[in-house]
Amino acid sequence: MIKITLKDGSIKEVEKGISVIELARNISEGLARVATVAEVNGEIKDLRYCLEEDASVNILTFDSDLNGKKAYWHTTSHIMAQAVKRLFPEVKLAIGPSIDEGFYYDFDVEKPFTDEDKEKIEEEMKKIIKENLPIERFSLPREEAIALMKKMDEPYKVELIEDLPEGEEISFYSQGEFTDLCAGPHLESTGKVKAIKILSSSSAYWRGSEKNKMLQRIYAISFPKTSSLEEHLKLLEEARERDHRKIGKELDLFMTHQLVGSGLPMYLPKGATIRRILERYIQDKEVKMGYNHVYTPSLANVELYKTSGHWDHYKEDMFPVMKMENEEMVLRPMNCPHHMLIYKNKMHSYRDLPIRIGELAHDFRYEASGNVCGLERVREMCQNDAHLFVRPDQIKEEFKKVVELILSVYKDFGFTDYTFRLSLRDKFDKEKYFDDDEMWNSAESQLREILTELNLNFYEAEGEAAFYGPKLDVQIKTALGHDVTISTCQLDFLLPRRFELKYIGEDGKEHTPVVIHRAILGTFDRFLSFLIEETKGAFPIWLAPVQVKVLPITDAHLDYANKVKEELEKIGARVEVDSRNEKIGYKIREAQLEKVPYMLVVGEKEIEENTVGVRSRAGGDIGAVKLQEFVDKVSKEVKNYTK
RNA sequence: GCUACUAUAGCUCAGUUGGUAGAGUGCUACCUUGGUAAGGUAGAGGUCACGGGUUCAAUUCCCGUUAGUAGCUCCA
Repeated sequence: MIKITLKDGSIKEVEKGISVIELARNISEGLARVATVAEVNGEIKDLRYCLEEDASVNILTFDSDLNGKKAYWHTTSHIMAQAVKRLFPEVKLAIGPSIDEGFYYDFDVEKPFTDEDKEKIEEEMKKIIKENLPIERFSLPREEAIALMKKMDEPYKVELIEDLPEGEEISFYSQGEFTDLCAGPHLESTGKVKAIKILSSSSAYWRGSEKNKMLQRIYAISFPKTSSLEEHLKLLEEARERDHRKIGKELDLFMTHQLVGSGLPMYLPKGATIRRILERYIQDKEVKMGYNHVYTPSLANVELYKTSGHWDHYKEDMFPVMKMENEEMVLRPMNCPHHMLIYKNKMHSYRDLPIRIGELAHDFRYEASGNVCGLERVREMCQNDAHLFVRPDQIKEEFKKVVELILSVYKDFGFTDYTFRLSLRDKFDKEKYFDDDEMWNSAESQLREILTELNLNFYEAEGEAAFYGPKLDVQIKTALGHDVTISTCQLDFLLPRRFELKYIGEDGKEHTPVVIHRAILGTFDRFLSFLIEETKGAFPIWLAPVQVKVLPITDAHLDYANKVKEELEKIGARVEVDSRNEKIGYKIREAQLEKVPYMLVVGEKEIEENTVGVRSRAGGDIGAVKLQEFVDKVSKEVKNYTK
């Protein structure tokens, strides 16, 4: 039995395994309006997933629960649909769910909404809120539901109802003249919504398939208080300020040019410095862990990818074939095949495994034009790639080591905002995923077991696996709100077969190794974009392109400034002298905006006392310190791979 | 790739209801030799992304290309 605490404090008991809709019917008519989110044994959960085990459930309301916002936003999405219907009666309604931050509604409309349209819609929404229309829920049998939607001339709703599974309750919500097919939950009336804001409009395919019609989507958000809305808009503004494309330009890290092409960024000296340090950092770490690095060409015969199977899956996204005299070449989209051949170059004993082949390898993918984004999504990338060739009995240990490496790297950078995703295949997609149920089931369950054993907090996602095997992906959210993969570790039983890889086992017979594909920093490009957004350009000192900037007060102090620079260069620091004929306040301002970790002001006083006037990026003016003392202090900071 | 929007000085942007353009900042020179987030003056810098079309005349209107932005789709 499940013990349910309702928002009014009353307690009810229900059978476990009950659906949310049954629950709503059995316990309280208003329940589905209250929340589909609840506190279960102390944890906040989506109610739909927590009715299967014995539990004590506390139904949460909007005020006490962040997730309760969903009911709130969902209600506002109906208000938006109602406003659109009032202003543009010919519009057909698609869907309008709540999302992580706000909600959207998709409309089928002849002409996309203009800014003026959106202003009018927002005004109309405010009117509907003022009208404080009560929200009524009712349900209909399937045929009657379809008839109602046909009568209302809402073809998308008819399609939705037709696709609902047999036996599912078909519920509607009404407010004033407006009725919409909806599972809920909703607030009691439109007047409960206070502050609203239309954020943006765009387009989206009906049911998320590019084969379908393109609909117009409006994103919006709402809050019970105006101040919360203002706070939210401020956060959005801050995220825009963190955008790596903006900071990358401001700090001279990278550039792009029309003549070079889309998705082909060029690293400027400062960005290249960071990248060089990142490359050394990760390779040093890998060497310590027994990786062997190789260099392989960025070009290959197209037959290589036909052998691996990549050609069938990804030829559309590869740069086109270059036909030469008697062969056809392509720019490589990934490195696995090259590394497979390196493994195959030699006969291996079971004693040789695991073999870890690593490479900082350039790959080329013709990303669709609309997908290209700064350093986040590019057409030529450099991967921090490696392939581990292991015996089946070594999978667990090697996988574990990779996860440890990932965790250690994230710790070095101080990253905490990431999630682990177990990426599984979509069982019904026989086209994308290699069709061998036994192989998949085994690989997926092994991977799940490893992650559970590692005590990793992960979520599962179907349809996110590679065509050859399941993956552990490390996901982060960019400043723009994109959910992207940084690190990945993949289990592959397929490619070793395709390339007929072998090792001689203890039994003297041939066996097929298992391959673990992994990338820790992912691509240097995307990693740098993440690093920029996480640090807002204030890189940890060991990565800062300029670690110390010496600021002479006047020209008369230039010699001493250069001497300070030399002393610091002896310990390997990256130092610049600002020798311009400018006032000290101006030089400080510029160095500060460049986010240089240490600024050293030098003038008469410092020369006399052989000191430097230290100012730190974060802490401001620190005061005079003996030059040698400062050099000693930073000698470790500038080189150590730590935050 | 799809839908929409955008492209003016190195950067951030204004402007022209069709008659070849302006600010701030940066850059250069000069003055200022200044002590912890912007000293002053002057100057240089633009085929108004590119290619067509309409027009007496196009940076402005139309079409295409390239590049960018938002979302969708895709992501080995």
